[in-house]
Amino acid sequence: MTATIARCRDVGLRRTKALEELLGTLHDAARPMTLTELAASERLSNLCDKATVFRLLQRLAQHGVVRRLGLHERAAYFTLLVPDRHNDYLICTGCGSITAINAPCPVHELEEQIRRQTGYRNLYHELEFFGLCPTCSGV
Amino acid sequence: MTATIARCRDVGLRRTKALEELLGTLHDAARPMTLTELAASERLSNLCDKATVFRLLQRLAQHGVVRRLGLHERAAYFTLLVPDRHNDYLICTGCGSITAINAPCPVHELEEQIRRQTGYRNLYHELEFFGLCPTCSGV
DNA sequence: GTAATTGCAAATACTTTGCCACGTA
DNA sequence: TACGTGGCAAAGTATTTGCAATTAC
Repeated sequence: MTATIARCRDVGLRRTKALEELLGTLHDAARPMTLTELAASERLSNLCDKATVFRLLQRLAQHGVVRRLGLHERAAYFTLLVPDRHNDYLICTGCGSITAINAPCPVHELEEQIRRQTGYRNLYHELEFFGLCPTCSGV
Repeated sequence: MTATIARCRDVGLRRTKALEELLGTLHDAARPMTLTELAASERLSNLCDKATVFRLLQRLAQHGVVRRLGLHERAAYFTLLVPDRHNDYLICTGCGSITAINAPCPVHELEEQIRRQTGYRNLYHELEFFGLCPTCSGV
């Protein structure tokens, strides 16, 4: 968390209340959140405008502090990029719940191979599993 | 292709010109396409309305004939589900080009494990690699 | 004949931008 | 004080729906 704020300073972002609370919210949630969710969250809704959250997320993504994800919903999701924390998810197609997967990620090898064979730079991947959770499939 | 049309018939979809051309377009493209791309494509633009394409894609996705993907853009992507054809992609964050990856997918094992451990049903995954292609990183 | 399908237009959802005021370094 | 930030409101982009007309089965 302090490390994240330090990274923001290092890339030239000003330390504003909105920035701190946005990072704090993402950090505590430990799961991807949408712009709308974030802007409406307890810590941010009375603090700043949705446009501000949008522009903050944009800057943070630009500097690699957060990452923008697809995740199948109409809205984009944002997640904090924490070194050493890997981000694969299990998503219920019924209720939309998102669970982080702890298991060691099996695609690093393939990623290396792609890097070598294609010459792509700044490679990273996104891996999501979709399915019906026990609760939803029980209905 | 004929098999795909047969599947549509089997799930009760009526064989309309729009359906045939939509499937044909997706089949020939062999890559995910957006609703807007599809509706504006040569084979469909003069044949039917965008709303029709939208509703067709919706029904097809419901019946598992196509799959809706995120892929990071604002627009949703749709791809034909062909048995035995696997769908992992390499996407350039610069120009947006999408390449299908042929390599054997390394996550089946993890998928099995998740199925066993979580009780999720109808599990499938989405795997994408993002990076700058040689052309874009050369600029 | 009848229920699924379609077109057109209008509504919605989410994002993105313009412009001027403000606050941090 | 200078430039990055922020608020508010308006515009943009992609999707989604209502309803009457049409068409496949």
